[in-house]
Amino acid sequence: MIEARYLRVLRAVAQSGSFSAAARELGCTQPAVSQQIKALEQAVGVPVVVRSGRTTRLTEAGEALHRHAAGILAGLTAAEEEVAAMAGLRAGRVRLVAFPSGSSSLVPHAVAEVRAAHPGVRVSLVEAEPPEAAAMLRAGDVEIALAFRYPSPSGARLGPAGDDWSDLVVRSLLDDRLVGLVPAGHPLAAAGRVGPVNVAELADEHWIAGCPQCRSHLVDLCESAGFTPLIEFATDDYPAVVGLVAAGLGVAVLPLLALEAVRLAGVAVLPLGPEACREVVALTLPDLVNVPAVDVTLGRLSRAALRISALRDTGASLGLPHTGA
Amino acid sequence: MIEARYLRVLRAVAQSGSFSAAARELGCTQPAVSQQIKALEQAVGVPVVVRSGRTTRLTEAGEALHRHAAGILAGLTAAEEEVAAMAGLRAGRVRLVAFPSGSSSLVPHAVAEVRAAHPGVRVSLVEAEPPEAAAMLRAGDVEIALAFRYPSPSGARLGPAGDDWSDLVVRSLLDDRLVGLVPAGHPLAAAGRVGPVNVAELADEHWIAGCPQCRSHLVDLCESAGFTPLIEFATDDYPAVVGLVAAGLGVAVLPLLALEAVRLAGVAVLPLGPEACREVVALTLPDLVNVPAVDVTLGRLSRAALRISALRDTGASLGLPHTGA
DNA sequence: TCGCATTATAAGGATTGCTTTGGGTTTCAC
DNA sequence: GTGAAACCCAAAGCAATCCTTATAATGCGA
Repeated sequence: MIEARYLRVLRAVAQSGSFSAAARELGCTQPAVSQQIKALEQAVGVPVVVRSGRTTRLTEAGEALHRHAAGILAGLTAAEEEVAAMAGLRAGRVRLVAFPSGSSSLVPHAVAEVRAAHPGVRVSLVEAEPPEAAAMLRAGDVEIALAFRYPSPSGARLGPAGDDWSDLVVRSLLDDRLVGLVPAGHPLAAAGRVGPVNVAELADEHWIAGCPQCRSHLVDLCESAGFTPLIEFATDDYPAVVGLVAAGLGVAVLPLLALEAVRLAGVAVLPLGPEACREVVALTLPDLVNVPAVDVTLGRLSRAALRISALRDTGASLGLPHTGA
Repeated sequence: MIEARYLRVLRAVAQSGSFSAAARELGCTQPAVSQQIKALEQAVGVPVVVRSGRTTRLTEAGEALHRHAAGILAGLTAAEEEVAAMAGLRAGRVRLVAFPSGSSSLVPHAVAEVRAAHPGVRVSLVEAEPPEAAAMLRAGDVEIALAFRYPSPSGARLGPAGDDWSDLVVRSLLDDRLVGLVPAGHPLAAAGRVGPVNVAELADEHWIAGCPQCRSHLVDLCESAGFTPLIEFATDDYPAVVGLVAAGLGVAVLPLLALEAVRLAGVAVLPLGPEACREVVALTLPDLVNVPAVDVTLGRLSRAALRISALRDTGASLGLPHTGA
C-alpha cells in the first residue's frame, strides 16, 4: 500500500537529486530517506530510483509515481488547507434551528457577532419548536438547536414533553421570565399596584395560549394555582396574541423573549412570580462542541443571552422590576 | 500530516456508517478504526465524525476530507496500478543501445521474443560504440547497453580503451570468434588447408581495420604475433570492409557476429586461433536488474546469444570448424 | 427489561520509523 | 595521486505507532 509519506520523500528525492539533499529538505536524516525509498520499492515491487555514481535518478516506475504524486499531494494539501480553514475559523458552516421567539432577539445578535468576527463562517437558521429541533439535531440536520424548557413539577429539568436531552450537550443561556398580558385598563393593571401578580387572580378570565409546550405549561401553572384555565384561542403567533388581548378577548401568559419584537399596544404587562419562567438553552451533540465554528457560535449565543439578561436586570427592558433570580 | 491510511478508514466509515462495519470492510478490528479516526482528528484539529445514538455521520470537515479522499485515493490506486503493470510486465520501457553489429543479429531475436511474450513492454534501440554506450547507460539514457571487449594482454577483462565497468553489471553473452578475411584466391585460402591460420602469416599484407577498439585490438594481436600491421583503410562499415578485401586492397580481421548480415562475395574466410576473440556483453546498472522489464530483456538477450553460439558450434554458420572453446 | 450491537478504553506485543554510528565509494581539488 | 568532502548503505538502539485482545459502558430494539 502506497502511503503519502512515501510520495513526499520520492518527490523530494526527485527534486533535489540526492537522498541527503532530500533529507535536508524534509527535515530528517539521510537514512530515513533511504529507508522510506526502500519501503516504497518494497510496496510497489520495483525499484524507483537508480543510482549511478553520485547522481540519483528515477526509474520509469519512479517517474510514473512522481507524475501521480503531483496530483495526489496537491489533493492532500488542498484537503489539509480546507480543513485547516475550518479549524482556524476562516471557513465553516453552522446550521441553527431556533424556536420562533428565539430567532427574533437572541439569535440575530449572536449570528451578527459571529459573522463580524469570522466572515468565513456561514451561519444558517431555520425555525422549529423544541421537540422537532432536538430531532433535527439528532438527525444531523443542524449543529445547534435553540430550545427551551419549563421547570417540571418534580423539579427535574428534562426536555419538554418527555423529550430526554441526556444524550445532548445542554448549554443554559438565560432564564426567560413569563409575564401576564391583560387588556389596557384591566383592574390588575391599576397604577398603584406593586409586586408580582398571582395567576390565581386571573382564574376567571378567558385565556389565549401559545405553542403546545407553552399551553401545557400554562395549564400546569394554573392548576398549581388551583384552577383550570379556560383556553379559547391558541396560536404561536405572538403579535396575534397581543392583538387578541388588546381586543379584550382574553388574557395570556407569554415569555418576555417573545415580546421583545412585538409592539405592545392596548395591553398591560403584569409581572408574575419567579416560579413563572422558562429556561432557554442551546443544544448540540457532544462531538460538535469540539468543532470551532460550533463552539464560537455557542459562545456568542451565551454572550447575547448575558446581554439580554443584563438589560432586564437594569430594568431597561419593558420597564419591569428586577427578576431577582 | 494527513496519511492515505486515514482517508481509507474515513471512506470506509462514511460508506458503512459505523466503525464496526468499516473495520469489517477493511479487514481489521474495530478499535483500530477508532484509533485511526482519532489520529486523523488530531492531525487536522477538528472532529470528522459525529455520533448521535447508533448512527455515525461525518462533520463538515469530515465531508470535506471525504470529498477530497475520492480523488486522492483514486490517484493512489491509479499509481499503484500503473506501477503494478510494470512489475507484472504488462507495461514498461527498455531502452537499448547496441554496437552496430550487435543490432543486426543478437538484438532482433531478443527484442522480438520480449515483444511476443510481453506486448506491453516497449523496447527501443539506438546504436553506439561501447564507450559511448556505457556513457549513455551511466547518464540514464538507456537501461541496457550491448558492448564488447577484447581480452587485454594482462588477462584482466576491463571495458575497452580504459573504460572501467566495475560499477556496472556485466552479463557475458557470448564469445565472438574473430576470423581473417582475404581475397578469394589468396594462397592461405587454398583448399587443402586445415586448422587455424596464424596472424603472423599475414604480416606482409595491407590491412583494413574496423572501429577504433577493433583497430586497437588488431594492433595488439599482430604485435603479439611479432609484427605491426600496415593499416591502410579504417571503417566500421562491415560491408565496405568485405568489399575492400574482395577488391584485393588488403586483408582484415572481423568478428563473426559482424559478418552474419554481410554477403561474403569474393572473399575467403580464414579461421584464427582461439585467442582471437571478443566477448560480447550486456551492461546495465545494478539497480536496474531488479526492474522486471530490464531483467526479462537481459534474459532474452542471453537466450539469443546461446542460440547463436549453438548454431556456430554445430557448424551451421559460415561452414567453419567448431570453436571448441 | 433483557439481549444484541456498537463504541471507548486499557494493556500487551509486534512492527515500524527515526536517529546515531561506522564504513565504503565517488568526486573534486590541490 | 593523494586528501578532503559528499554521498550512500548497514547495523544498532530507542521511541513512537499500530494492531490486537479483553473489558467496560452505552444505545437500541424486542
